[in-house]
Amino acid sequence: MTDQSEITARKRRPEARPAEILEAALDLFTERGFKATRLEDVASRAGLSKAAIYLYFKDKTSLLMALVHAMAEANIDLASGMIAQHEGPVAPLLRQLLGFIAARIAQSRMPDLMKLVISESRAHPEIGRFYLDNVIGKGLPLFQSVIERGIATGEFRPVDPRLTVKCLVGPMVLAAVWKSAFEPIGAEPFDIAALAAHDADLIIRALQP
Amino acid sequence: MTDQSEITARKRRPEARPAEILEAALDLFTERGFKATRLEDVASRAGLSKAAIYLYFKDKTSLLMALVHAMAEANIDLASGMIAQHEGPVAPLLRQLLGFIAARIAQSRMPDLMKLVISESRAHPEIGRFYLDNVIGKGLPLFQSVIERGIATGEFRPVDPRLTVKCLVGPMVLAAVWKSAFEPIGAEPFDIAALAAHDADLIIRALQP
DNA sequence: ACTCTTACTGACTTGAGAGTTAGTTGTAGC
DNA sequence: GCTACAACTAACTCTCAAGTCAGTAAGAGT
Repeated sequence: MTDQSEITARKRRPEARPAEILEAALDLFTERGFKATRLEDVASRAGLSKAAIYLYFKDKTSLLMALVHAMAEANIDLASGMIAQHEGPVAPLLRQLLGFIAARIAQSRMPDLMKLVISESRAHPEIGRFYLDNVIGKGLPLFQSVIERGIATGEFRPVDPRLTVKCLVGPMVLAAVWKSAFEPIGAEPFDIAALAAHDADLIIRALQP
Repeated sequence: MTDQSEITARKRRPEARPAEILEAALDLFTERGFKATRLEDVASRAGLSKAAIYLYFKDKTSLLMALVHAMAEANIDLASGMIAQHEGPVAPLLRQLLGFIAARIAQSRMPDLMKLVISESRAHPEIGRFYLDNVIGKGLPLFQSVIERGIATGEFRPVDPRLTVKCLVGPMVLAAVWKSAFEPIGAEPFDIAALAAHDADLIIRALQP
C-alpha cells in the first residue's frame, strides 16, 4: 500500500527544503520574471506552503540572492583551478576554458541566472554588485591572465588583453542570452559547443604573431 | 505674471503626448523593470494623468511593444542601406558596420531596450518574437551575407558564416548588457568604439586565407 | 455667446501578492 | 505514551497598482 507519500511527500525534511525551494524559484523566476512570480506558486511547486519559505529565507529578494550565490561558487573555482594547473602553450587552455563555459551554458541553468541578474541588477543593486564582484570581476581577469601569459611567452602577438578578453567572451554571452531569452519563445537552438570551438579558433588565429 | 504654465504645461497637445509618454516609460522601465514600474509614475513624469495614457495606448504591455517597434524601425534600415551601397573589399564594410552598432550602443538607448526585451521575452512572447523576427532575424543574415561575399571573392578563407557572425556580434551584445545592466550600478564604463574596432581587427585577421 | 467634440483628470473598483501570526502536526528524546 | 520543540500551514492584514468611468475643461466651428 504505497500511499501518496511519494507524490505529496508532506513530511518534515528541513535539510532538503532550501534546495527544493531554490529550484522551484529558479524555474518560475526564469519563466515569468522575478517581480511577476508569486511566492505562493514557488511554494506550491516546492511542495510546501508560502509561510514555510519564510522559515528558510528572509524575503523574496534573498531567494534570488541565494540563487546567484550558489551559481557563483560553483563556477569560478573550477575555472581558476583549470588555469592554475595548466602548463605549456596557452592556446589549448583557451579552447578548454571556452569549452567549459559552453558546457555550463548548454547544460546548466547558468544562462537563466545570468538573465535574472541582468534583468534585476538595477532594481536590486546588491545582486548586480555581487555578480559583478564575484563572477565578472574574477572571470575576466582570469581569462586576461591567460592571454597575457601567451603574449609574454611570444605565443601570441601583443594586443590589448582587456579588449581581447571581451571579444573572446562576448559570443558566450550571446549564447547565454539566446538560450534563456529566445529559445524558449521559438528561436532555433544552436550548437553552443561548436560556437565556442569556432570562437577559440578565430581568436587564436587572430593572435598569431 | 508668468504663472506655472511653463513648469506644469498642462495643455492639450495630442501630437506630442505619445512620444513623451514613451520617453518617460523607457526611463522608468529601464530603472525599475517593466513589472515594477507604475503607470502612475510614467504618467507623472510625462506630465499627465494615468488615465490619459490609456487614450494613447491600449495597456501597459503595448507601451513596451511601441518602444520596441520604434527602435527596430530606426536601426535595421540604416544597416541594410550601408550594405547595399557598398562595393569593393568587405573588410572595411565590416569595420563600418561594427562602428555603427557601437555608436548605437554607446549613444542611443538601444541597450536599455535590448535589456527590456531580454527580460520580458518569456512573460511577453509577442515582444520577444517581434524582436527576434525584426531585429535579430534581419540583422544576423545581413552580416552573414557580408561574410559570405568575402568568402566568395576569396578575400576571406572559407569558414562557417553563421558561427562567424555570432563571434563578430557577440562582443557587441556584451557591451550592450554591460552598459545597461552593470554601468548603472557602478561598473567601470568601457570604450565601446575601441572594442568594436578591436573586434573587427581580430575577426578580419582570423579570416585571412 | 453657444455648442460640440476631443483631450484630459480624480476618484473609484478590483484583484493580487508580500509578509505575518496564531495555531497545528510530526517526531526525537525520555 | 508523554512532552517539548521544531517544522509547518491556513487564514489573515495591508499595501499597492492596473484599468475604468463619470465628469470637467479646452478650443474649434458657428
